[in-house]
Amino acid sequence: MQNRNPTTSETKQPAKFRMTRQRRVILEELRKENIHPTADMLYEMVRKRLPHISLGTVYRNLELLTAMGEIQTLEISGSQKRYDGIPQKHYHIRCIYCGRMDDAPIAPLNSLEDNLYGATVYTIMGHRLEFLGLCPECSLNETARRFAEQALPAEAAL
Amino acid sequence: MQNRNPTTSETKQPAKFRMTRQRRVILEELRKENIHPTADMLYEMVRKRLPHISLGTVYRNLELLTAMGEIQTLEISGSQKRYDGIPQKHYHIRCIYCGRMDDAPIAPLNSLEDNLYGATVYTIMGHRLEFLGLCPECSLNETARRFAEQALPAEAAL
DNA sequence: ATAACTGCAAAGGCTTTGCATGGAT
DNA sequence: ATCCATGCAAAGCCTTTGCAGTTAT
Repeated sequence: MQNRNPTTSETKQPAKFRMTRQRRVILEELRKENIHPTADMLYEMVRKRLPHISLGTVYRNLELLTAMGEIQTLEISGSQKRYDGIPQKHYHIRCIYCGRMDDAPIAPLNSLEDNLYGATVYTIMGHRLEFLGLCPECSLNETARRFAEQALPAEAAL
Repeated sequence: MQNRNPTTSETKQPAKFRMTRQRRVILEELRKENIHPTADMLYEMVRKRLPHISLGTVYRNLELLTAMGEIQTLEISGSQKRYDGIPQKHYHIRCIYCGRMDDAPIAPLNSLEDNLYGATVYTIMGHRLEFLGLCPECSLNETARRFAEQALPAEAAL
């Protein structure tokens, strides 16, 4: 009878956590717009409401909220982690020039894993899929387009 | 002695690369077995043949070889980058417990991006797909299985 | 001579952690 | 009183970079 199934549960007794003001504001800001911010972006957002919060607190709460299943930590590509206020599985699109991330407007393709059935020695338990391209703004930027053209042959390979 | 004196100085000479011993050994070790090592793993491998090589040289060559299109830098999940001696597009499978990575035995699914046509404001130019699971060794490890069970609901979401 | 390259070490960017304080039960 | 959470700063980890010396052309 462990709390081993972290879906979006509202069951708030299993672990002892306190919904502190910091934690609540972090969650609210993360869910306000789905911009998938980095920790420091979120820190700046939260700081407008809680000027004395520390970056360490932001990181600690992001880790805790992830463990609670309230949010997702996206460790996909690039150097910085991004955080997603929506805990349900979904794919993302990322602009390879400015880093903007949006949710991909398609449902998870669970059948993708069928392609590996019997073909691998691994026990497959999930997958990640991320689409890459240019966001609307960067699509209009000549420099960004040139960058993408030469970056993607290498970048797009997985 | 290639002196063309006049007019537009568009001297955009492609950089000259020297296949130094360090660079060659790095490439050889990376391609010897397709283990997708991290920089420090590769450093240790290379050090057995070139004991005085520096980690900085390994990083610099990995970056250069990537720019040359000889290898791939995988910025997928987790904290450390991994390097792939095969420059062609292909997917990967990763063990979420020990980090082992293998090539996925399926061809790139280019039609995946069709799902987004007309549904996004982005200019889609590529995608990444990574399968997650347990490698054969970790599949036999009870601790690893417990870890995967509780990690993947959060981890597998994208 | 020139430009590419290396080893070394320092610096950098992002994240985690130790510690003393503060707040809730 | 206890336990969790916070702010602050230091430490940690991985990667990049500055510099002076080295090597190939």
